[in-house]
Amino acid sequence: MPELPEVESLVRLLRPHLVNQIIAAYEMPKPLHGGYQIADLMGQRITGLERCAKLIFLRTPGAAAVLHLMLNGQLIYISADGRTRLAGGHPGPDMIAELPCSTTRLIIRFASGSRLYLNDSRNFAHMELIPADSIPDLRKRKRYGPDPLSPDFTADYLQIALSRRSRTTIKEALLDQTVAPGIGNICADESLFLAGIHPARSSADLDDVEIGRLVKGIADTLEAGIRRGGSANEARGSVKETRRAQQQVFKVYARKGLSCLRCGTPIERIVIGGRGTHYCPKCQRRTAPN
DNA sequence: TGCCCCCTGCAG
DNA sequence: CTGCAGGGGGCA
Repeated sequence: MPELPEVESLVRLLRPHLVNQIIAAYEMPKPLHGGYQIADLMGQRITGLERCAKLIFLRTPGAAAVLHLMLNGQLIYISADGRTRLAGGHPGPDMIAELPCSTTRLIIRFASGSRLYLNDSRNFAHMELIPADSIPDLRKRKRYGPDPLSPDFTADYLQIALSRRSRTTIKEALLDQTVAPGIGNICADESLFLAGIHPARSSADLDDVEIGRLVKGIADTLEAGIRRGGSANEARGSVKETRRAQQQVFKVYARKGLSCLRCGTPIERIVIGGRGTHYCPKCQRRTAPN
């Protein structure tokens, strides 16, 4: 579930606490795809924590655990004295629960006495262990485009990437990690709203002005999300509470039927590429400008 | 490119 | 009961 802002926030939050910790033991109370591989990291010192698209790299001198939280994954760090508790990922009741809880799939214990919990109610999250020097190969295999937070994610780049996706909608193109790695369903909807572009528009039909606005919309959406420490990350209660918080924070996502903050028109929800898609029918027109 | 699947929980 | 959930891979 977490998108770029959540994963980035989580990595920044945990990095200073995890780096230099020695991995001492682990438990898997429930299955985690690839989780057993963590056995190979026993005794290893963590040298880095990085984000790549929506992936998290937990690095040791020789290897990297590559973790994807998918839709429902969470990471929670608890210090040895139990007084520091840092959480990120999917907002939900299990994020604030006593740990381990019913969704806990992996516990990593460090020599210091602190520990890291991975919760995932749906068993979609997965982990793989790769040699440290094969990270470039992984990036190549995934064919990720330039990170949207990097200076390489320019209008010129996006123009070319979108022109390659001529037969798809702009919404689907944004969800394509080879085009915009890290962008997810919320960021896509929010960015398109800021840019005033209808999500069902053909990706190759956008003109230069629209692509410029889209690049700006993506940057603004990501920046706002990271500044917040992860979109709507403050909502960790019931589905209903989370939804309410999302409606406070987002412009269109989760706001079906509510008034557009710019023009007052009710926000609509359609399905594109199998994903719920939210937009303002007045501010985001279906047809090209000319 | 579109569909289906992976899995669980919650709300209408 | 059905639909829905901030993801992604495999399939024809």
